[in-house]
Amino acid sequence: MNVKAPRGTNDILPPLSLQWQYVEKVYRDLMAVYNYHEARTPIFEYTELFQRGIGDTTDVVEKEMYTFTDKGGRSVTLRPEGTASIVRAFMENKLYGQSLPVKFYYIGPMFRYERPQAGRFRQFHQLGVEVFGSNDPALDAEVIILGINYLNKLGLKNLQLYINSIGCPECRKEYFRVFRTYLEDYHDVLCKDCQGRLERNPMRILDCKEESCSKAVKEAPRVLDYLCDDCREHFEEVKVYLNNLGLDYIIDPNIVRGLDYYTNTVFEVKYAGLGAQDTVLAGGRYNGLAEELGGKAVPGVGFAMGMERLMLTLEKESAELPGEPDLDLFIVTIGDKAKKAAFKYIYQLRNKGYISEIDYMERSVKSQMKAADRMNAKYTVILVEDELCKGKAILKNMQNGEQMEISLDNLVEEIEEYIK
RNA sequence: GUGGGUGUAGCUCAGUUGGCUAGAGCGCAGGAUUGUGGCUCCUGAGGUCGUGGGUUCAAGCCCCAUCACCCACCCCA
Repeated sequence: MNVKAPRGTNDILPPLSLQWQYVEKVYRDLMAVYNYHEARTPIFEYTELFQRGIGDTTDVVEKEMYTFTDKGGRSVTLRPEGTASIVRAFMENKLYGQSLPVKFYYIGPMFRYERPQAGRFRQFHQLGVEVFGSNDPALDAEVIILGINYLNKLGLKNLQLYINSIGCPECRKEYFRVFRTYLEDYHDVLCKDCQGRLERNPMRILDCKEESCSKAVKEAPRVLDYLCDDCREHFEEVKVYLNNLGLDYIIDPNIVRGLDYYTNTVFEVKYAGLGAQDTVLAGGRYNGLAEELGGKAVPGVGFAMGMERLMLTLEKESAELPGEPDLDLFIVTIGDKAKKAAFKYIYQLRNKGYISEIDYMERSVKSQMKAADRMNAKYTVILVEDELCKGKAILKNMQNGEQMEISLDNLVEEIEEYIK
């Protein structure tokens, strides 16, 4: 075996896959309660969608996309995130004509060409939501509480919510002017990346980890202090709704998010102890994205969370997760005729919903019992070829070791009686 | 893309200054119990020592390269 899974990809196998299914089910169930419904969009899109949506100057677009040319000569890209596609789908299907807001959720794989590390992979999975058509701060708060509500449902407690507002393009104009003026004195101190950002994307200097940059920025003016009246009011309202629910949060003026489409509210939910990649859930409002993609101006807000990080967090918290369920029963057979009969009975039992197994390895009785035990079978049925003619089989309770004779004629019914 | 660490059986890991047929525990298979699990005991299967070069009489061990994984940077979920 010399072919391995590509770097940064993972096989999700049992029992892990059962945990994934559980986590997804809790998600879907909660979404239904909040009246969010699933949107399934293509896993690849025309490259242009992400270039325009996420932003040409972002790291994701500049160096992390899986982009290739298809046989028709079109440039397509494996989606690096979910929002752009869903906005595209919303516009393309003219859903703005519906009663608003429209609430979606999604689950699926995303792709980014990066060096893997703890909590980060090249193919990873996100659970997300997107709400379109309203600028109501109540929706910002709803999306936040929905995310936290979900994480709590999974048993996570030690979470910290960080929020900020980065305003709209209007108030950012004034802010950028002040910010750039402030940074003029520090120009030479900034790292190369940030010197470039000064022109193209000044806000991202705020969350640069380079020591000289974070020093330079320490006393810098903050977006929060330059919000226009509407944006300030909007952020205040979001906070009112959060306070209303008694939700704890930290206002962190330095979270600005790495994707260009965010406006107003941005937030992150972190879990300490995950390592460097400690953001489990993140999102914000993106009122300009639809228009940026060439559609009408439709406001939106949403979040995304990383499945792999979520699973890491659940592990750290020792959250209760389901494993493979115990067997209801295992049919042990002695002899070929018994095996044939068992094959029929197990079909009937499975039809009734009992989780059941028989031996496929030509094992001895002892080994079949062992196998049954390994699978935590609650009962075993022992079918002996020589005794089929007597019309009897043995039913054994694996918990207390008791066994009894049951008749073959209505074997399934008799078993049902005892199993209940 | 950059830096550091690791790579020996299915899993977790030993392997002494390079020296004979590469080990343990767990797991798996069979048996002790000629038709019955969990405990115990016995036996067995299973290894290109990540891969490719090199040094050497001799390499799991030393050197180089490469790949993968882990961790961190950048960035992000």
